[in-house]
Amino acid sequence: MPEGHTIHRIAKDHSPLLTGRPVAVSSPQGRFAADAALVDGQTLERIEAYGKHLFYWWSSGRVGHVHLGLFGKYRVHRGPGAVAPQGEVRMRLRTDLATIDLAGPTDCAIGTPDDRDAIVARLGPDPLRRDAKPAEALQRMARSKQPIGALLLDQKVMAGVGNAYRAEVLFVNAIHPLRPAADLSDAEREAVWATVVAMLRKGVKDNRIITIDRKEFPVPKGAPRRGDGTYVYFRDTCLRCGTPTGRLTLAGRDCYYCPACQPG
DNA sequence: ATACCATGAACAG
DNA sequence: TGTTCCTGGTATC
Repeated sequence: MPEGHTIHRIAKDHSPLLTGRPVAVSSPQGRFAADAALVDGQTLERIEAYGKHLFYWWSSGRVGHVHLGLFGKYRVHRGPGAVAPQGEVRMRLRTDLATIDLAGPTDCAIGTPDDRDAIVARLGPDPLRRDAKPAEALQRMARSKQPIGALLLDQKVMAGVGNAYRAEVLFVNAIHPLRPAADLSDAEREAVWATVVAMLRKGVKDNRIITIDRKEFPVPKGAPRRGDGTYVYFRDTCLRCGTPTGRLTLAGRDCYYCPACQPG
């Protein structure tokens, strides 16, 4: 389940298996079949991650776009062998090194560089990219009367934060989600950006969302379940102080917070 | 077998 | 603000 860290991690992990070689592109499920034919057999030059979006740069100049949404998921089968598709496989990418299947995306289409640019133009800076300009995000926050908890999910403010990171970023900065973004101090807004950068980077590294300080609260061995790596997100009580977490619907989703640690 | 839920976002009104 | 779409895992009968 994908916030920006997942997307960047996918680009990193899939690139060595797919780029620089011809790729058989198909759609076992069928809904991507016509688009698949447009690039089938071409060489994939690059996979680009931007916020929660993936762009596939094909040798013909076409650009594929994938957005996982809430449900989208990749399955990687290493090796040259044929693999039977499991479930609803919208897009299949196969090389001599691997077969990669995509199921459940919100968007999956072949377009042009202009289409790609139009999508990127709707996005704020991506904290995971070297070319990110934090000033744009800080400025949008400083000018908005919207609650900071709503703004953090707005991809044109910054691209890549989702529901889990929004809750955790506000928690570690002791900011109540309902505080209007414009009312935060400059230092607070800068701290929010810095925290987002650090958390997303760590998410890419860990390949999962772990925002808690391991020294203070060791993460249980094995794959943690959702909520095991967080202070307030998906938790009934605040990990730090034990107070029952609050939930506010902000930008249409439940925003978890600690009423004690994040004073209004 | 069925219901419900999820780290998302576009669209209608 | 509410509805819709995408899929599959887990919970509940």
